Amino acid sequence: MEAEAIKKNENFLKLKQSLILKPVLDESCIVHQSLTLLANKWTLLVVMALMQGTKRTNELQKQISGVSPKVLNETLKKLINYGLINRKVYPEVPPRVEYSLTEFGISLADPLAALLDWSVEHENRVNEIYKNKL
Amino acid sequence: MEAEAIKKNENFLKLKQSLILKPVLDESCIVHQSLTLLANKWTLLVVMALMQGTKRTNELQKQISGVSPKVLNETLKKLINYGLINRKVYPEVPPRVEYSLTEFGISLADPLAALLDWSVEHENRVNEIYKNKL
DNA sequence: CGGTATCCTAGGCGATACTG
DNA sequence: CAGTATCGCCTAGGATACCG
Repeated sequence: MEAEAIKKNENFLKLKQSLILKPVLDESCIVHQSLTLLANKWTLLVVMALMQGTKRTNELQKQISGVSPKVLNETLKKLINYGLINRKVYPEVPPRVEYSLTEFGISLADPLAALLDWSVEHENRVNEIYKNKL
Repeated sequence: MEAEAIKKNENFLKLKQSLILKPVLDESCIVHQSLTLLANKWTLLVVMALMQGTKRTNELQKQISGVSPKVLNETLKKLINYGLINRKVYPEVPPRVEYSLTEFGISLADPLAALLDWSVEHENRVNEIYKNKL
């Protein structure tokens, strides 16, 4: 689609323009800082999973298969410290803990949606690279 | 801005809807695969730097201060294998090597622009978290 | 069920030194 | 200047076992 292509090019030029103002991408750069905090597979997958709504620990564990309980827990604690998610404990036996996004966490919907779109759009290519473990 | 808030909420709902279709975020999920390949600080910073245009190795080295030459090189090789960047060698002494984005690499402008926007919008908060090394 | 603690390994990453 | 090789640290992250 022509309009789509034009829009993409506009996005590219806009990004290029924004980045021109950032001659250095060192620690003082806010993008650098964001990436330091968030550029992690498990971290982003947990946030994504919670975009669907409130979930229990075990649900997250099952949905994001591949994470060990330990790493999942560390990731959740980190996200709580960041203020991106809430943790709610119900006084029951057996215990019941639910996680949900904060407003701050929900604000990640924009970048995550863009990533999801990109992934779907380039699905074949990404899968090819992934399989070849390049 | 009201319109802005509405748009953000729409993005959230849209993402939520898209994700509902993905009950499992395991290795077979394309988002999982994308994140496995790209969710890395240096990887994304290099791509971002190249959004500004073609650059020499040393330029990247200086601009993304904090990377060691070794890691920078490994990252560049990885990105070449992914087909995201080009490498051009000039037959000169001393050698001159330039890197640039491929079309595929340029397609990352959308998610990266969204991330940049998010970073700038939440700059204070991100910086606060970053400083406290949470 | 949710979380912690302990142990242990693979690999990310820095430092240094060397080739073309 | 660009890249490789070697060494070595150190932490992300898996496995297991144990408390509330």
